[in-house]
Amino acid sequence: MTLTNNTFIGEYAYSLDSKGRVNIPAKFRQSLSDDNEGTFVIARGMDACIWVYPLIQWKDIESNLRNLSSLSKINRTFVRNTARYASPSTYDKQGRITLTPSLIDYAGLDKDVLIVGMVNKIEIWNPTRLDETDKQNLEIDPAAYDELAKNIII
Amino acid sequence: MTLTNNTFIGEYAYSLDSKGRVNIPAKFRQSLSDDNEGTFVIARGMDACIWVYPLIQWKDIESNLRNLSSLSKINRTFVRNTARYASPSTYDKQGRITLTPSLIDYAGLDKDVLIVGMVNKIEIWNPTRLDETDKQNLEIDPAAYDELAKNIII
DNA sequence: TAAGATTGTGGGTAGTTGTGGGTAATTTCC
DNA sequence: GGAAATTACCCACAACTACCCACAATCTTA
Repeated sequence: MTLTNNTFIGEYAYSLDSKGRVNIPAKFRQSLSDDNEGTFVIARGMDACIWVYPLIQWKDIESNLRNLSSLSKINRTFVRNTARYASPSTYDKQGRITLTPSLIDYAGLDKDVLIVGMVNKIEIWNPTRLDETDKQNLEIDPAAYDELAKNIII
Repeated sequence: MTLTNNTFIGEYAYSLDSKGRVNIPAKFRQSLSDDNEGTFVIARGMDACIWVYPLIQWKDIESNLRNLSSLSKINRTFVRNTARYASPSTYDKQGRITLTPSLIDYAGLDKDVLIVGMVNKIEIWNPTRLDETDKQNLEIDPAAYDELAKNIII
């Protein structure tokens, strides 16, 4: 059974090996459409985790970045912050992608990692950090949820 | 794996040798389309760094500059500042380009340099200067920045 | 339930990449 | 015009990466 293409849900506990490789869950790979050429783009997440985009998803972001004129300082800063930490990674015969040392450091990854499906992208977490983040988010503003409710039905 | 042609993302720490040569990351060279003939155009960046354009990208810029009327003072200044310090540089068999002393000086480059992919061009930084620039950019208008992020990153 | 296929994890190896330096060709300057 | 300085081209090597194979655990299927 396959869901929509390039759609990722669920949570998986895997390990990061000594060469900086993590497995991409088989279900996620199956969901990847062919035009991605087995390639993801890994980048800094807005939280303390790594974001993993299917290639074609990233190309969309890229073409938006391309249209920002470098005459404007805020544009330069934005493009730099976004592109700087991003890097393409094709999974190997065993289904693993290689993470960059810089991103491993940013996400504080150790041996155990948690892979989380975020619908259109994937997150890679240090499990401990995700717990902490969860706890902080319990104190989320109920008003913010009400605001969300206007935009989405579940 | 190949991303879009002439597209550069990621960050690389390299060194500038005694002859003023820096390596262009292998991934960047692979992304370069053949019509560039292995040639970049190096120029002053708007920040304290060197901008490196693929040749065909630069030709685009040139034709835009050509359309700026010299009747306007700001146009004249802009064209002059852009064209004046630009120079083509073809990478050698080892994948390095040679920087001009004037640009090395402008960017304050020392032995350690940081190469940053900026999607349609490449930046070469003194790592210390980039850190400083990052810090200054924290004072950028957060609302405007979020607005950019909201429209571009999914 | 048993056999086969798939999946996650570890490690070895050959090829690639980054870096330094040498030499010949070219340019500059007196 | 010839010496000095600069530039372009070549080779060498260490470090790293991509690719390959192996194997155990899990899931699938007959």
